[in-house]
Amino acid sequence: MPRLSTVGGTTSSTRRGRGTSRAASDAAVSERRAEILSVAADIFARKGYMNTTVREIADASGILAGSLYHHFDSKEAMVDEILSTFLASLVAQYDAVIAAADDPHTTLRNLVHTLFHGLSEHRAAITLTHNDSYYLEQIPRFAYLQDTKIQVEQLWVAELRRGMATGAFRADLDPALVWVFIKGAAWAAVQYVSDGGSESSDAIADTHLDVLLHGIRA
Amino acid sequence: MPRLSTVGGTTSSTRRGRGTSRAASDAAVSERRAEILSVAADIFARKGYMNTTVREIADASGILAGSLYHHFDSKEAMVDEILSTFLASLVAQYDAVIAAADDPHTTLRNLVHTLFHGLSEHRAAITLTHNDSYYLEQIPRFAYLQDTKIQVEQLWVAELRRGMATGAFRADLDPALVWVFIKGAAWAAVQYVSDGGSESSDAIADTHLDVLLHGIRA
Amino acid sequence: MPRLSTVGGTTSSTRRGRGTSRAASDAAVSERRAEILSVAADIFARKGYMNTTVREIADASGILAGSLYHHFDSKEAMVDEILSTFLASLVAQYDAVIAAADDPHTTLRNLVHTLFHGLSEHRAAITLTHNDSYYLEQIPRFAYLQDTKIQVEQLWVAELRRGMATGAFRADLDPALVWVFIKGAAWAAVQYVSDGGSESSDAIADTHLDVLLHGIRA
Amino acid sequence: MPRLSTVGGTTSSTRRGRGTSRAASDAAVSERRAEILSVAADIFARKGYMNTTVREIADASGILAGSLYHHFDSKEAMVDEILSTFLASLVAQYDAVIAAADDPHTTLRNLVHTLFHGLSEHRAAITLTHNDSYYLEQIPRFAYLQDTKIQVEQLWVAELRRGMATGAFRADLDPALVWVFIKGAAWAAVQYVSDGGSESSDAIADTHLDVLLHGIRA
DNA sequence: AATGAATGAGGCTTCATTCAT
DNA sequence: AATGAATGAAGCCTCATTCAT
Repeated sequence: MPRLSTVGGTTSSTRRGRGTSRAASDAAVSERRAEILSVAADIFARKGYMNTTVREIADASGILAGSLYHHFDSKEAMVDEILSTFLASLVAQYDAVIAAADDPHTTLRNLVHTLFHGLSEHRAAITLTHNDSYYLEQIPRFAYLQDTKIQVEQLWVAELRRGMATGAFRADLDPALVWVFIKGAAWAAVQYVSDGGSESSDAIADTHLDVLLHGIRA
Repeated sequence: MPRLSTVGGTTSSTRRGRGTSRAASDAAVSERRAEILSVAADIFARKGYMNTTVREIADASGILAGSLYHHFDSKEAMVDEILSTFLASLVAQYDAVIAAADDPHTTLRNLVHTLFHGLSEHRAAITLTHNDSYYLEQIPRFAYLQDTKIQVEQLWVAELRRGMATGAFRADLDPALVWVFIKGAAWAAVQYVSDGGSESSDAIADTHLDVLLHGIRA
Repeated sequence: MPRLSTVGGTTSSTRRGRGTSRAASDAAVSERRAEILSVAADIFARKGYMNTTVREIADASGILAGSLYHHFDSKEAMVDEILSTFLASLVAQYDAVIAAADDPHTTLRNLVHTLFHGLSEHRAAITLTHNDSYYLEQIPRFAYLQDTKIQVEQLWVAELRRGMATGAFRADLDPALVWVFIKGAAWAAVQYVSDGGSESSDAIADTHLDVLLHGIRA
Repeated sequence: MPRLSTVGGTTSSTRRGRGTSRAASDAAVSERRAEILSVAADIFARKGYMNTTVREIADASGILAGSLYHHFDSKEAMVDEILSTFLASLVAQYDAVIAAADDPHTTLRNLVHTLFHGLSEHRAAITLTHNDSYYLEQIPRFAYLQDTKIQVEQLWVAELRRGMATGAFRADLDPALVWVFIKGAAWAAVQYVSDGGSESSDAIADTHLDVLLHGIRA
């Protein structure tokens, strides 16, 4: 039962800040940064990292391109913060599900819900990891993307294997492949939802769980 | 039973065809174009359309960037040809499967195989439609991407609905959502395979069909 | 016997002096300014005027870049103050040496010592006048750099000429060229010393005087 | 008697060229590059590396800034080529002088002439090494600047030491310091000449040699 | 069919400076 | 006296594309 370690990314703080200290001011600082970061995440998700210009982010944030650098070291630092924040959160949620040590069916259900929930809450980050991973993974700074992907895969595979061992799931399937199917379906579903599909992420997660467990045959 | 119409894209021919006419030379011309196009498709798939420079394509083709313009009007024209060729072929295959008018289970099986087969044979084109569709779809020239996507979805949904009507498949599922799951899983599986997974596209298609029909519950 | 006139530069005082008047606070003000100026001089000397950012100066001074503008009108104003202060002091010392009206050998000795002493005490300012003079001299504000350079040259040439006339020095040399040699050697020696050479500026000045007067031939 | 090794810098060739082969075409290529490089060297020398913009170089070369990158990889690559070419040439000349193994006085004479000649022929490169060395030496690519400086110093010191041992030169002087004086004087003299001084570099070299050997005392 | 030089637009980033607080 | 957010100009570099040869 793998317990996931911390996800990378640089520590977030205002650029070159030498510790202004008060919580209140930190919050204020965070607000502006968070705003910009949220705007950036949206655009990154829609257009991809490389296809997004810092000027687009700046325009959407109501400032000039150069002013972004008051808050962030670089465009790269922005994605870094977006991705590492999301992945850390996802990993923490998975950890909690695994730590609960329920029976395989319950755990699977919780994992699927975590997956769908994470996907819809952090659509931007997820889209990024899917569409730009090839580019980003080449950059040393983003090595943690690969690492986390592997950790998550191992967690799912281990859990599926446990279900097979206890007789909860069919034992004739390659758990790695099953995880691939689940992941792919979940990802497609999120795009479907955000394109105007009507159902909530929970409802879709349940439907997916249903199909996954019982199949579509009558 | 929708029959798919022709897929867009510009007619392919050497750039300034001044009526050179000879079959032998045309063949030579075509070979060079096809070579370059294949190289381009690979790079586009790996790095995305926007992140691929014409110089990368030229370098990999052994010529200078400027010389590409002897064969193609623009970078856009290259993707266009890649995508329209692939989609036309995919659509034709789907058409044939539907035209056979087999029972729902057989037709589903054939559709899934067509899907997986197409994905693995045209990984480059498929990757492009997934990763760069947002950007490309904004360009009028590529309106057919959306069109084809909708046509394919309608074809799958119609077929699933037929299976539900005939009692072959469960009637309590949203066929559009099921198609989304299938599509997503297939796409993820292709990436998995190309990352070094061992099984062939047919074997994976069968596994997917199995999971799709019967679920993973023991 | 030229007597040097006052060296330029803007009058130094806190930026928007609204007539605050108190001696105690003025002293405090001066201290802070002097501190910052000293820090700035060091960095300017090390990296050159253009290559030094106001943020580097601010960082090294423990404040933010914007806060520098409470003390100085501009980056230019900082160099101006550094350079004009140094040049005024150098010129005053030279004036004193000339005014003493000793015999040529003694005067030469004193000039060389003044030169070496000034160089090592004000390494920052000197480095600036050497490395960034081209850029600075184009700015009207820094016209005094040229003026002072010419004045100093004339003072040296006049003194050398006097020594030649009185028979103290060889009469077959171009005094302007001799001054160039002296200046260049002195400047190089200062860099040598600051790079870790062991001897003091006085000792080096004496060695230089020795070589200058007697040559290196056995 | 140190023999100097090759000076660094990247091999020069048109950017990303895949070997066009013919000498004639190479010469043509070299012409354009050499032209631009010469223009760049002049501006670098006048304004310093950091204070020179690529647009200034481009403007002076009659092309757009971006077009420079057809010939050179970067602004850095330009200085690199300028500096390494000059230093290689200087080092080769020094080597030849040392290899001749003449008596100390003759060798000193030849070294001084080589120094002054090099300085005036390659004023641009020399100015660069003096004014921007602090900045450039921090860049790994330019580590050879330090190396060459040390090699040259060792060569001079060794030669001076030899002259002291054989009784040609005074033995009571620090040869390293003497070299510093020579270097500084030579450098200042070159600036003096290029500022409109009338004498040729050879004449100045002779004058310097005279002063260096015999001093200025009557 | 290809080269090599050039264009022009645009991308990321830096930096001196301003200003409300 | 200092902060922190923002400006606007400029800097280096990339890239799709054109064109004479």
